[in-house]
Formats: sequence, structure tokens, C-alpha cells
Amino acid sequence: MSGSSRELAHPAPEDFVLTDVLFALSDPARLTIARQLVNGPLEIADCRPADGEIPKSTLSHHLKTLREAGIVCNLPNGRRRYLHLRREELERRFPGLLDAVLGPASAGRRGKPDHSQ
Amino acid sequence: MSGSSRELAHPAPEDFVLTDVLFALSDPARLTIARQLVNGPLEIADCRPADGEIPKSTLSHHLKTLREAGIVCNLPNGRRRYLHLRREELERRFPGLLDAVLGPASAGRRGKPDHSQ
DNA sequence: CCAACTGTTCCAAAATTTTCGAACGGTTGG
DNA sequence: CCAACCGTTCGAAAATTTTGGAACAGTTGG
Repeated sequence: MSGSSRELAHPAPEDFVLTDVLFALSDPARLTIARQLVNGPLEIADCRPADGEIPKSTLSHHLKTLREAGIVCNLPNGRRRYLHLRREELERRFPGLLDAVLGPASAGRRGKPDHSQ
Repeated sequence: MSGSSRELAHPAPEDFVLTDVLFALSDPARLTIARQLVNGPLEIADCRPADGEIPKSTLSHHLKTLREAGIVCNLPNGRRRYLHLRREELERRFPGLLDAVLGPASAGRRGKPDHSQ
């Protein structure tokens, strides 16, 4: 009845490390995931790019990187999970960072030119 | 006589890729270098951390990563070189990003806790 | 109860990044 | 002119990250 499948560890805001946050967001796939959360929480299955192109273990690893950096919170919800941005906490720790990063729609990919804007 | 040793390639602002910028700044050594440039241009030799702990080829690679991301401009100056932040261009392309990243003095290192602030 | 479902963790291979010695290439002090 | 300098590039080894299949662990619909 209590909503507790497996609670994952989330760092406290004072333990957020700037370079870890930047690193987590420096991957196109992870940045895309973070951008999808701007409009509110999402179930993990709904964070997938297109079809089911990306293996679930790979997605899970990306989510772990985002979670350990303090960017997202991953909460159990029945047999699913909810993912949401830790906006307030990130804003307090690194003012302006999230807005600057998630604002532009130019994710791009390392090594390949980006023409999305 | 003309100040031209070897001109390095610098990307145009419209070619800056956000993930590349974030990646370049996600390394503690590179973030530190970028922070040292906030107060104005520096000769490369003056960007060194402490003594001469870091090999020059390693430093050069970090500078290359920063340069190719569009974060710094590396200009020949006699037999030395000047390094400076591309502030205006970065600000135009990714408003608020540089201020958010270079402002806090919490570089930290991946894996190790940071207590600098 | 239990089969199906969701998503994490384990493990190992592939890819990328980091590091640094050595070689090289302009530039200039003397 | 040329030896010393500064810093980049080359090349290869070490370290880290990325990827994904397989196993595992809650949760719940029927």
C-alpha cells in the first residue's frame, strides 16, 4: 500500500558538484531527457526518444548519471516511476544554470554540426 | 614582425554546440582555467595551476577542448600566446550560461565531495 | 497467487577521453 | 644567425564512459 518499491539515493543540494552537473548535461541524450522534464514530471517510459530505440539498461544508466548529479529525482510510483527536475534545489545551488541550459533548443551532438536553430 | 606564429582555428558563434560547451566546462582543470580568464586575458604560462605540475602537452589539450567549444580564444603573441574568454559571443549564443557557470567558486571534482563554499 | 510489467543492477565489451613524452615549428634575445 | 623558448601536434598507453544483454526485484492486474 505504501508507495515504496525501491528508493534510490539522491544527493542533497549542498552536495551537488558543478562539474558533475555540467557533465551530466553534456550528453545529448541526457540533455534531451532533462528538457522533456521542463513541463512537469514524466513516467520513465515516456522519456524515451522515438519508438523503443534505446535499450532500457542504457536509459537507466543515463538516468542514474542525471540523478547522481542532482538534476532529476526518480520516485517509485506503483510499478512505474516518476521522474522530475529538481528545479528549486538546482536554482538555489547554481542560480541561472538550469534556465541557461534548458532554455535553448540546441542540443546538438559532439563532433557533428548542429542545424536545429 | 607581423604577429603571426600559428593561427589556430576558432569556431564561429553560430557553430557553438551547447553539449560541447558543457562538456568542456565539466572538467575541473578546464573549468579552473576558464575561471582564471574572467578578469581578463592571460598568457598561457600564467594559466598553470601551481608550479609546473601539469605537463604542457596536457595543458595544451585542455586548451584545445576549450577552444573548439568556443569558450576561449587562443591568439599568438610573439613567441607566447594570449588566451581570453569569448564572453560576448557566448553570451549571445547561450545567454546567462557563462555567468551561471563561472560565477560560483565551486569547481569540485567528480567523485570527491566539494567543500569550497 | 502468479504471470506480466517496469526499471535497476551486474557484467563485460566497445568507444571515447585523458595523459604525457617526444618531436616539431614559429619567434626572438643576444 | 642560432640557441633557447613557448606551445602545438603526434602517438600510444591508461583511465573512464558508454552501451546493451541478462539477471534480478518490486508491483499489480486478473
